[in-house]
Amino acid sequence: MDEYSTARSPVRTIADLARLAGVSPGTVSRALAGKSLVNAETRNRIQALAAEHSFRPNQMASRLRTQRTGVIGVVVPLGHERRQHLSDPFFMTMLGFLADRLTEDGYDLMLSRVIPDATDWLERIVDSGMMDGVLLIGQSDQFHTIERVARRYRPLVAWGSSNLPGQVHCAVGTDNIAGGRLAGERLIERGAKRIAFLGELRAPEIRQRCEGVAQAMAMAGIAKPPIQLDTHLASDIMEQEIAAHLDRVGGEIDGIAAASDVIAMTTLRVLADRGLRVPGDMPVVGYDDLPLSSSAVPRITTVRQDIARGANEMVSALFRRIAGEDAPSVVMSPILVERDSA
Amino acid sequence: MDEYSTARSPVRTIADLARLAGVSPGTVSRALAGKSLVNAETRNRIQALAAEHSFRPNQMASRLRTQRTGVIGVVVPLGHERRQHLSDPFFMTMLGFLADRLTEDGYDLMLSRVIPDATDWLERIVDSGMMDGVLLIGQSDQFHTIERVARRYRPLVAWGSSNLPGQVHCAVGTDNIAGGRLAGERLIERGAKRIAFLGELRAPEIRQRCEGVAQAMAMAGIAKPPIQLDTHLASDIMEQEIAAHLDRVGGEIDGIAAASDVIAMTTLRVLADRGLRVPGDMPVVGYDDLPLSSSAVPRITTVRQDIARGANEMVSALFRRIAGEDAPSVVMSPILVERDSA
DNA sequence: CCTGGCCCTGCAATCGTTTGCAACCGTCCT
DNA sequence: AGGACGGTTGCAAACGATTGCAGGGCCAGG
Repeated sequence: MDEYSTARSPVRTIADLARLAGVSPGTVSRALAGKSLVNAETRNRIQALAAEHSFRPNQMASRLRTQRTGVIGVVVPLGHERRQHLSDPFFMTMLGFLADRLTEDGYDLMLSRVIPDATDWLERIVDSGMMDGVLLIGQSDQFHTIERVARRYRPLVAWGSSNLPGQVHCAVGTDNIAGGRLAGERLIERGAKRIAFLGELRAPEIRQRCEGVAQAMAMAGIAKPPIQLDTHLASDIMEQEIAAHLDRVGGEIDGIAAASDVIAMTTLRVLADRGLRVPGDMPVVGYDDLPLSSSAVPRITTVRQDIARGANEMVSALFRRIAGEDAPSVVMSPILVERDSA
Repeated sequence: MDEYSTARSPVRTIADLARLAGVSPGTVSRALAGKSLVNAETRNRIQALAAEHSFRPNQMASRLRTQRTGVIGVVVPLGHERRQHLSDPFFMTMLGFLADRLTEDGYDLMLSRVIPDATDWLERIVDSGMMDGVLLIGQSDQFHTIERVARRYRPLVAWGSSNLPGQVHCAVGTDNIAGGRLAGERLIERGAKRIAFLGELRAPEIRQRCEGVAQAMAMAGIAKPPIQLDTHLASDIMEQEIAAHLDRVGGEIDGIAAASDVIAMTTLRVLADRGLRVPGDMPVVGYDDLPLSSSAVPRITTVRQDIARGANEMVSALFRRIAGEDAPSVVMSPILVERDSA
């Protein structure tokens, strides 16, 4: 009944436990680590004692000694967007999968939401000595910073594009140009000729998606490129932005490629306000295939990125790099998920 | 030749830097900490040298010595739900605000997504010696575990209910009974008499919301309590669950109180599939007031929890507790956000 | 010229765990 | 019986930064 009693726990260190067990600290350490060097009986006795006093070795000391932290940093660079960005469902879904996989492999996850105003934001993270490796969710507009650090710090893997000119850092992502092309082709099939791209181009992934749309249009013999309209991901102003865009150029377009599902969903909302029917009056295709895209009304046709697999690839690549091996970038193929919005 | 080309910095420790600067390690430590005990000129020289070699003191060592980690653990207990839960927008929004506030105050954030199968999951976290304090997002069905740990570990604050019988642990949350009542009253105003509550009751917050709905109905003189229908938050099965519920009891109800906005949004989707108009045929009210609730079609009438304020209150309470002061639970009042779904 | 006092700086212990090396014990072989 | 050997355990040196305390200059006052 008081197996968890707070009664007295004078046993804070491995030395306390050693005294109690009548052995040396070294032996306790080995016993708790389950090393075979200690006599099985001694080991069991010590482990039982540790359990009884609910003793856990001090991580800080252990990590200092072993030079291994067991912590992976997950960094979300917000770039220019100072608004609450972390709640973006894409990041969060990714984060969920990363957390799963890392936990499974015995690592802890340290989350940093960074606004890269100081130029050394990344070195400050990697040089803190607090983590065994770093995962970047998105490259934002920080290509050069990432490159600079990656050149000397191996255990670093980013989500995003891997074919940027001169890129040395390891990235996992989908082929955003192909994805954009899928979106463009779908809209064109639906009869669109004047396509708007909703998203802003500072992040390379987004830029490539827009490029893909342009390619699809060119291949279909449409002379004019897509109309690109800056749209932030910060959800509280996104709706107004989109509304403004549509009020301005709404008459000139007959199809919308959104840079993300969240943008697509908000666009649906704005279109509904204006009495436009989707896809009848205006087909819309999203990007990501987040859960929300299939429960929107209408269901969103979107370009699927396999986030679960992406997270796994990132972690695998990171582990290989931590182990000193080399791990190349990986680019996955997006597929079109055909639903009702286009 | 690579002794010339490789400008790799051999300055990894404070001792290296000390040698370079011609002073003792102690002085370097003091200089980097900006202590006034060191001569201003010496201090500047050392800081410049540190910057030049981009030296950062080893955190592990520092933390071991100072017994202060600068890390706050943010723990999401998943209870019975083994499915991908971390992507739940509510958690994520909360997490975003927590990350903002903690970063601002110079703390790092360690994220743990925990499935409480071992009974000592929480002690394993708080006793790891890795964090200065712990924030729990949600109590799940782990009331007793939280209580047990809270009795001896002070820097622990949970999001959720604070009026549970015998509760000693500090919690920040909204008045879920009042919130449920708001939802119920709204539905009743809209003419509903047979109200369904979509959500499952193992987490105390949710249970209280349902209770609030029941109270509202009782106060309006409706004899029968709400029809409670288990609905998980895991989004990939939620839609089927809701569809099954509606197919089974859809005819008997004329109003829906959802336990969360995500559930509400999915419900909208399912109702649309069945050709039911919202709010005309079936008013629906959500809970949380997440961004998505205002971009759904139709816009979701929902009970607002001020997540930003909640996050701040949690962190403030935690800091007070870390400082050794006492911090009571706080309960905030929810308000009804009137939109189009009810 | 001596001494007290004020700044700085260096010394060395400390945080708690891990681990290479050496010591020890009992057994078995020759 | 002596020595070798395998299996356990203890010893003490790390890991790298922090900090109380002591000591060394230097200046001013007596």
